[in-house]
Amino acid sequence: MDIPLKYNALSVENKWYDYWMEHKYFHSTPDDREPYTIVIPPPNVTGILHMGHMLNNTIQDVLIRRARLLGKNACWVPGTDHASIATEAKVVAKLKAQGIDKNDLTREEFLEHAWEWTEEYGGVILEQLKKLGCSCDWDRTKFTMDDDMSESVIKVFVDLYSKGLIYRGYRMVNWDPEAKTTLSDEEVIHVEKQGLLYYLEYKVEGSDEKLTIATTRPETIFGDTAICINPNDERFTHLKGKKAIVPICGRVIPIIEDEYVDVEFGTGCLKVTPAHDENDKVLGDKHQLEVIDIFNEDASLNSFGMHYEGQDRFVVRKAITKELEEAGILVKTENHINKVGTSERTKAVIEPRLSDQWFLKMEDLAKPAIDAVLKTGDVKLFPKKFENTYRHWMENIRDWNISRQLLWGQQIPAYFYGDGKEDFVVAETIEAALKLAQEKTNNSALKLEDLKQDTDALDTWFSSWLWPMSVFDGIRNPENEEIKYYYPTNDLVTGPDILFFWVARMIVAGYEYRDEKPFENVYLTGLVRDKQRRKMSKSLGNSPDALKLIEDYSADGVRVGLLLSSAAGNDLMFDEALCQQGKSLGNKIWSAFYLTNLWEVVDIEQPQSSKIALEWFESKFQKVLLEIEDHFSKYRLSDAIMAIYKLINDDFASWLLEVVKPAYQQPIDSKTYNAVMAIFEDILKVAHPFMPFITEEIWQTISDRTPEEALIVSKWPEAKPINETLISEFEFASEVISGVRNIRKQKNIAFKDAIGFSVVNNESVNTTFDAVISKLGNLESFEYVTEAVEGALTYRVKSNEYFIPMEGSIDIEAEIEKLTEELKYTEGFLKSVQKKLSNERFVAGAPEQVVASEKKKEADALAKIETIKASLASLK
RNA sequence: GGGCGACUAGCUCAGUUGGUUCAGAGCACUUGGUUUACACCCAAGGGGUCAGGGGUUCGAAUCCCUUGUCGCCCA
Repeated sequence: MDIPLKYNALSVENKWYDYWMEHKYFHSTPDDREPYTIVIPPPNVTGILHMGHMLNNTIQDVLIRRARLLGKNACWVPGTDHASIATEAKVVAKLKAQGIDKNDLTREEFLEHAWEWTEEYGGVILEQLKKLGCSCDWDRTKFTMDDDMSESVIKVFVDLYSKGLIYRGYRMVNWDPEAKTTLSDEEVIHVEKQGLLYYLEYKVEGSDEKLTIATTRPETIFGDTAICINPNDERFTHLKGKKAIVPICGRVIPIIEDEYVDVEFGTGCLKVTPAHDENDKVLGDKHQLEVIDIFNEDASLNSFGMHYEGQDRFVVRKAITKELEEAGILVKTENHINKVGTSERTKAVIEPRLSDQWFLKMEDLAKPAIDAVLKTGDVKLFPKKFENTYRHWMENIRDWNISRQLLWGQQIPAYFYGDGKEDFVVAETIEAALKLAQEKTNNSALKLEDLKQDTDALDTWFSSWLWPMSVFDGIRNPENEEIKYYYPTNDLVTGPDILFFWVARMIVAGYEYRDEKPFENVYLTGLVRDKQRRKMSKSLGNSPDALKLIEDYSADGVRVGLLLSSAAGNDLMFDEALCQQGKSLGNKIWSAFYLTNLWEVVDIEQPQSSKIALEWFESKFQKVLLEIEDHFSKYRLSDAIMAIYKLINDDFASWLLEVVKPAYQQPIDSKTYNAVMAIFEDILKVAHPFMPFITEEIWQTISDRTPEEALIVSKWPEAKPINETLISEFEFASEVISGVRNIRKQKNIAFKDAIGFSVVNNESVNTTFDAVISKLGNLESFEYVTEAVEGALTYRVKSNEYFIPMEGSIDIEAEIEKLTEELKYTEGFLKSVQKKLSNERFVAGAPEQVVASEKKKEADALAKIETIKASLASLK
């Protein structure tokens, strides 16, 4: 074989991805095998690949490839999300750039633009996932706005409505004045902002007295409909029952009493604006106050704002502050830090606003989902610490506002036949709606044209909460073969930031619609941060270009780099150096392969050193295999890849290959060669989920394989018995070798110069690895002696003493000093062990094996002390 | 303000119900090496009062209390 010394990742990776696609290894259909299913957290259809996606999808691919090797029917369903608000915002911006105003378009026209956009950019991210090596079943690619997916969403809406769980309510919602839509509580991010607390004087009606209130939002005085004081606040007792006059607009409002008011905060007097603050709304309802909405939908003031009509709320805040100050109404201002709600998407400051919205009652729906995670353990979260967060949220769950004032999404299937708030019916189609409306109104003359569909769209999460079911058509067609085979899915891999948005709601939907969990395990990844712990973001420009990384370090290298430092749930401090480490590992494997390929294989006798080293490696491999299984079972993928890393770098390359490697231009015996190649193949198998490309390349180069024999569909290595004795004997031998290397280094003896070697075998160590020690130490002899060798350098492993004869003078003083120090140390150690053993409470209280191990330590130390003393005596 | 979690080597992290090795790994670092697979390499080595204080115990990185710092979620 002619193999390049340098591994060319780019062409190799493209070649094998095409090969895998061509042979449909990623495609799954139900059969007799055990299914293993993952549904992708669908990325935004117009999104591009960022580090979070890379991490997420690498993990999923590792899991799915491993399941495939374990002989399961692995199915990874890919797809994208229509991401209503984000996508609509992008489309609006694009139209704006072309001089088109969204409001000038009809619904149909706008949606046409949106679909155009989706088709142009949609799926770019999926193409990028292919570069990463993701083995998704691309034939199953879904989009949350596909016809069948939308039908499922509508069906669920109608069903929940008919169960009385969806209702329409006039509520205070989070209004995003920029996107002109409501947001769910989860889409609002509270940020601390430095603001001012304004002290304003209101006149008390019918007297010269004034009262002072403190507010952070002076522009909302136009919406004031009461002043509230605490009934226990003696400062204001005399104001009870009186009325106050709102500055500028002169409205007369009542002074009400409620214990809600915090006597300590501000002045103890609170202005009440029920239309623009949630707490004020509660007060307003309680005291039957008038509700005055002073804003337009873009948060500019309406006619209640008088001469400020049409101006933005923040402009008005400044202007009115000036006006109030000039009128002597503004007493003072204070610095004040408060938390302001902002839109996750547009960053606009949220305006609490009252409007008609659709809500889903969550309390009862949440119950099975709470039990599944916290009681029965049907759904397991990794890491477990998120259970607390989950509990906290689920037990305080609020009704879900599912309507959005957007066009891009599933339109709410409610049809109005009149102007009244209750003049509507809910149905899957307009025809069905007409029938219902006719029945409800007892008016058979109603026509399709008389029905007007609600203009709102559904929250995006109202479609993605069905994802694990709807991708298998489990909503429309609950008894179909696919949903029965693939559902519940096995693992879900996603970020903790959408634990509530998405994960919790999928669990809710799963129990409601299939009476079954949607997945068994949830692996929550951490956020990807940069070296300075900053979150990776476009605005900071600290997010590396994903595709560039793959170009620089290969997909395999990037995958390993990402996984090396990503324990579940921990944030990942991303550093390109990790990708370099991944790339180096690939290089190591390649170079090892290159070496094996250089060898001339002939039928000669197998050296003893090779024979025993191979036996040792087979046990070592089995031991690491068990470790890897254990790490996988706990979703500790970074530990799993580290175990593989060490297996390849240390055990395989540094030890095994060094032992079996024939001398320069010498041939290798066929027995050893075949065993090494068998081992190599097993290593390729366990590394394949992490580094799919380079492993497949080597696998296919080792010998010609049919498509059925490709590595991607091969079998994970079988577990075999482990010879622990061999492993510990080898460990001892490696310490002996390190001793030789140490002395070579200290005395500047080149490796090519063979040296003599003797041992006093106090430990009665087996001779099993003597040949290995001879080879790796380049020993010219290996003698067993009973007494110290004179004129030799020495070192000890446990109580065994090793001698390397040296020509010329040995610095006896230095040797004595070294030995004395070692003696002192060992004696100190012995003392501490004996102290422990002489403590009766320790001997009585500690478990037997702990006491036994302490006794062994004592014996070892005693034996070692004796050797050192003997050596010292011989030197003196 | 309420809740949750963290603090272990220069960095990123392991350390399972307190007890095998006077605290482990990888990277980084130091020293030596063009040994003909790999300098994206090999070998050897240094480095930690386990955030501070107190307690329980024969024994604490691990359990309890407390102080400090940081992060996340909710109000």
